[in-house]
Amino acid sequence: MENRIERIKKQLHSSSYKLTPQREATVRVLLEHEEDHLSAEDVYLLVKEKSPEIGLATVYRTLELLTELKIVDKINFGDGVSRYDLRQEGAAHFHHHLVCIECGAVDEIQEDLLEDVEEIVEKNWNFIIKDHRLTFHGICHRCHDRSTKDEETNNLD
Amino acid sequence: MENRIERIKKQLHSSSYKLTPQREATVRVLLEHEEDHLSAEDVYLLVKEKSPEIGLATVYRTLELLTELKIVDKINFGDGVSRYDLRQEGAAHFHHHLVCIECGAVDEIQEDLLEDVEEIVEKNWNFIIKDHRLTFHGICHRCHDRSTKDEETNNLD
DNA sequence: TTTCTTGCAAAGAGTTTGCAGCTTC
DNA sequence: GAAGCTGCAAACTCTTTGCAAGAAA
Repeated sequence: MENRIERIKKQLHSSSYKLTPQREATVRVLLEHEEDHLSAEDVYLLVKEKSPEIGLATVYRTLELLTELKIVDKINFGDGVSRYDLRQEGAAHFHHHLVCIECGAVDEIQEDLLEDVEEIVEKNWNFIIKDHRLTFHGICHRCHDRSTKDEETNNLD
Repeated sequence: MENRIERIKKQLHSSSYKLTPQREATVRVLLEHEEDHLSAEDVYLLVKEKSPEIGLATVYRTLELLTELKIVDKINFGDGVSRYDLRQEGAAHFHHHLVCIECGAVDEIQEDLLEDVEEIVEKNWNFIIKDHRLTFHGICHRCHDRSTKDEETNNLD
């Protein structure tokens, strides 16, 4: 944790930005919620718990800055909100997402999986891929398990 | 063209909606610009050329309706705007996009390409895939050709 | 001092909604 | 005439920006 903060601090410095208390508080929230996909508002509320004096605009500005430096990825699942996701350190590519259309949960896939597809696209479409976004929409294992169980229960009637 | 309008009309009717003149005008614009990825505002301006009395809210409502009926797909490339894309008739899956980070052009890939990946995801993550979104960000063939040419020119200096 | 950063409030962009009037069946 | 649809304007949500004050180099 402290290590990662330290490294992010260096990344900022190498682009002549400072890790101010507000920025650090924001980064800490992102680190503590790495599994989630927080909106700017979500981050703001969480940062506020520990640093009540922070302003929403500062959070937006910090998230924008972190996105620019590729420390976080800004994603959009189609609801009207941008979400922010810490990049895995050293990750060349953006990870993928599984969005459950029943419960709304968002799971992550860290594996690349797209190597073959990218080769085809680069070759056949003559397109130089720099990044990708892949999201699957469907039923997550939790909701699936639940409905399977429900069925079993019904069968007992 | 008229065929497709006719079929969309039937799809609306089967859900007890009417193909009003405003809705038809909107659908026609989408059909005429199938290659593009129009925002609601874009659609509005184009519809207005032929039906100047239409309101922006009607266009939004029509696009929402068409999205609900899965006649169009609502997509989001990360700029703050929703874009609307007519589904290929009978397409089981959403097509993919190539977004050029130099010129902003958006090209489409109709081929599925994800069959193998989906099989892995369904199996390993126990996730039932209903739809997917895949977007590649990079340099399109046009920009690539152009910069290759520029380099050649520079070499002549 | 000079430059960067912040908080606040106001502005902006995109989208949705309430409502009265108009169509359509 | 009931139900659905439309245009307008107002409202709303998310995000950005201007600015004066504060912190850091």
